[in-house]
Amino acid sequence: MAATSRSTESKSAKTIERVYKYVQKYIHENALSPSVRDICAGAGLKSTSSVHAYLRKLDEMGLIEYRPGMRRAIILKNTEGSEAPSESIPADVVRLTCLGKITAGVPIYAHEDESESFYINKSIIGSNDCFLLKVKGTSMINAHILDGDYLIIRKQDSCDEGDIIAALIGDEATVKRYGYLNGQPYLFPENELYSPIPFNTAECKVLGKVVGLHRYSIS
Amino acid sequence: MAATSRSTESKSAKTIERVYKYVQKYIHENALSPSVRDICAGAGLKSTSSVHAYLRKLDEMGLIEYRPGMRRAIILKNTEGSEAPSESIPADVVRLTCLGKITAGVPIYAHEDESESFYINKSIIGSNDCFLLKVKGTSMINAHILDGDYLIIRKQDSCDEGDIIAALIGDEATVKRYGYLNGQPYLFPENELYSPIPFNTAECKVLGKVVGLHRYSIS
DNA sequence: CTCCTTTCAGAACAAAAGTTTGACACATCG
DNA sequence: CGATGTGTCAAACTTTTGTTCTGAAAGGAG
Repeated sequence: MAATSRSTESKSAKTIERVYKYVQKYIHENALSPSVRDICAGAGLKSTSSVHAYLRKLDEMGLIEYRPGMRRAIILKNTEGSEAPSESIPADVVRLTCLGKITAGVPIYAHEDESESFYINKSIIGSNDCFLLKVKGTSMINAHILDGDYLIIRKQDSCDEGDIIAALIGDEATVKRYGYLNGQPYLFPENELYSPIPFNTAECKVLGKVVGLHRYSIS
Repeated sequence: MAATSRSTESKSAKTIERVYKYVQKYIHENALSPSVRDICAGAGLKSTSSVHAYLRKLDEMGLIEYRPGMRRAIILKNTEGSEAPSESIPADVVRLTCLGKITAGVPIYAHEDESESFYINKSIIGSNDCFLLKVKGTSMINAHILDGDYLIIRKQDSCDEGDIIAALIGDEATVKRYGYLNGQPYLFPENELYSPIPFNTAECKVLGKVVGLHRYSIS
């Protein structure tokens, strides 16, 4: 009985470490768990039963998770570089930063505030080439775009009739609806208090189309 | 012939995306690849051969790696190298999932849809005990809340006059403005076509206050 | 040297999971 | 209307892989 504890710690320790190392290596390299027979070859053992015993021991030691019956189901339970960190941003989520404020009469500022950035699913906005602008003013109130809203703008050079777009008029940025009046292109505010602005290509430039809106001041 | 390209993209696209999503989800959750039969159950297919075909297609599309014969050997071949998308969610960002649709006359569904969840900064909404509801109907159009908008609701039992809240009337959920009429509490729609609803504590229950709004259908 | 314990090997077994086949439903096209 | 193709399903079939069993080699202890 006294000899039991000594031998289990001494002789097998080497092999068990080799097995563990190999499992680590395999998962690291192949991003999938090795089979028992893989480990046989990799750790220099010729018997599946031996490997089986070691895997069980490693499970008891808490180093791996070895679910009975499941194929290639070893997962490393280490604190280190495991394959599934608690939570990370899915690949289809993109972070947008607010570039500045947009209105009739205010130019775009380079991002003034770190805290004004949001995470948005790519699939929702259809592209990851987007940016954020904060609305100043009420010129689009009839389109239900309010002062303080954040607009998600998908970058594009042109637009269709009826699109709500962000545009540069001279060096001022605004959000308006694009349309035609008497065959001429105009930028229409959605507020009776403002007048349509002729869209002439010399001074005007389409920044992008409004594809989303975030509002955090509800009243 | 002309229709070929369309049909191959349309009908199977839904299912293949469902399969892909499930594989992603499974691997994320369990850190090991699902079996074909797992995917059957998870993606609503009843035949292993269908799944098999989809997996092959996904392999061809370069989205996954599917080695023939190997058990549980699907690995995601994401655009960004491996499993770790370098960037992780900052501590002050919380993920909200859409619980269902809210309107005059429709109960809350608890449908879990991957695509309908957003990441939002805690600091913006002031709390992490929030949830998401999708607006159905136009009863709050004068408050610039439209059909299809996603509302961020901060859970709370009571509210102040003037707050826009999500409330349960009987077993129907709606969003309305809370206020008083002749000393009695009412839920006010913001649309002339609807009438205020008396708020009696026997049938009505405050779910929470609307603190944010996301809109992805701009028109 | 014999007994005992530990460890490994080889084989056999059982179950899980990948693969294939054929059939049916449905739509599209000529 | 029939021909073709696609998507799905059900049921086999095959392979891989986890598990167990028995026995043999190795090394100490008495």
